[in-house]
This record gives sequence, structure tokens and C-alpha cells, in this order.
Amino acid sequence: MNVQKIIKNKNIQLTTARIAILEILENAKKPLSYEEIKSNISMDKATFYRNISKFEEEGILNSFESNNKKRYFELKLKSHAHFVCVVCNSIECIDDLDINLTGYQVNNVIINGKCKSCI
Amino acid sequence: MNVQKIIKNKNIQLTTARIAILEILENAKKPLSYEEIKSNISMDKATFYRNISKFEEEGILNSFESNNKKRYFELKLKSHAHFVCVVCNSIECIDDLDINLTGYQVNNVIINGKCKSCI
DNA sequence: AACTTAAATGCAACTTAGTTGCAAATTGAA
DNA sequence: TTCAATTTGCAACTAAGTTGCATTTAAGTT
Repeated sequence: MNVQKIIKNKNIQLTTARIAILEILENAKKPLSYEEIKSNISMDKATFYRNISKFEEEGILNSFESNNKKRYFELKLKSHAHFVCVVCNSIECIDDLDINLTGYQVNNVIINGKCKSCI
Repeated sequence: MNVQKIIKNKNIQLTTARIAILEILENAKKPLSYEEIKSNISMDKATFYRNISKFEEEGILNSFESNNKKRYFELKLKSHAHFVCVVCNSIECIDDLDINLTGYQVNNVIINGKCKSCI
């Protein structure tokens, strides 16, 4: 599914800035922070953040804060958890984890700790 | 266990700033952000953050980022998960949740979603 | 109690993420 | 091609968190 289709399926306009952001996130296959993205885009950061908000409103994108003061963005495809290593700050997607918390609606799970290579 | 004992058990000096921070966190019984703490302390924010770092190094304190750009601090007592509501931004401690992720060392779990009252 | 020095503090200046108002540019439907 | 609504860039701003440096304080020693 290409990014143009993702945008057109929602009620927002197709712009080069939006295509650029979504293509970077699609190719990354893991969550990225603004810092990691900014060198690959030419738009102003106001435009970047306004589009991130739009994408979140439309349900195209998820964001979450890791420890170490960074916010990470990823396409909302299959729901899954994220492991953030407190030593090397790497982020891993954890696919096979389910949490049942009756009475709550769980959107996203972030686990902080030491990853396999840092233990 | 009072906060003076917590500090003296570690290899750091006992100061009024440190006592003030730990007493606020102890009385709160839930994680607090800098914004929630700052009106109750008189120290400079540099001192606040330097002490927060010290406490983390010494294992007295945990911090984690919620969604909505805030970092929360709490005393490291019994390990437990946190639920952050994406609607009302409230934080709840979740005591009875265990996650087994072989190969990783899990320190802290943050779950984002809708809380009971916001569903 | 006075002395000493390493550690802690306050202040000011700074960095960086994220936000906002506004004028100019672009989208997409008529 | 026209035109309104949306998006963009720019500049100015807010707030969290950090750093260097001079001053103050904690706490052990005499």
C-alpha cells in the first residue's frame, strides 16, 4: 500500500510534504524521532509537526515518548509494543505480546529496560 | 521509611533541596511531573534536575515519559506498570501486571490508551 | 567550635522540541 | 481558469532540560 493511497483514503489533501514524511516512515520499518527525520526533509518544522498532528487525528500515525526525551513516530499498521533500551536507547518492535487489562482500552505499550545486547 | 533515611542509605549528601523533592514525591503516591512539582519547591530548576539525575543514578527514583510531552517522576518502591490515558492524561499505577519477555530486563512498562472513565 | 574541601546550589545563558499567528503559496473541485 | 479552503514558510514564542561558573553548604577532622 503506497503512501499516496493512505493519504487519499483519509479526508486530507495530498501534498509533497505529507508524502515525504510518510515515505520516510514507511521505509524505516521502525519508529523514528524528529531528530532522525529532519535531515531528510526540506519542509519547515512547523509543517512537519502540523502534519504529524493531522496524521494522528486521521489514525495514520502513532507517536510515543521514549525515555531520553524523544518522541517517536511510526505508521499505524499492526498494533504492537515497543521496547526501549535504557542503555543504548535503541527501539525494538515487539510483536507477540498481549496485555489484557479489563476495563481499559490499550493503544500502545512501551517497555523500558535493557535489551538483549546490553544485558 | 522516611526520606532522610533513603538519602543517607546512599552515597550522597543530605540537603534541604533533596529532602523537599523526595517528600513531595512520597506524599503524592503517584508519579508527578516537573510542572506539578515546581510551585511547591523553591530551588532553581537546575538544582531540581541535577538532583533528579542523582536520584536516578542511585536507584531512588524512576522517571518515564508519558504521551503529551511530560516526564513523570516517582520513588522507586515496588516495581509496577503505569497507564496513561490519551484523553484525560491521567496516570494510574497498575500493580498486578507481569510481562515476561525472555532475553530482556524489564524496568518499567507504560501503557497508553483510554482509562475506565474515558471509555 | 573552628577548619577544610568536596559536593551542592543559584544564576544566567543556552539548546532543542514543539506551538502559534499571519501572509503567501498550493490544492482540487467547479 | 477561477476561487475558496487548506497548507506552507517564516518568525517569534514557550517550556523542558542542560551547562559553566562563582558562591554556599554539608559533614568529617582537628
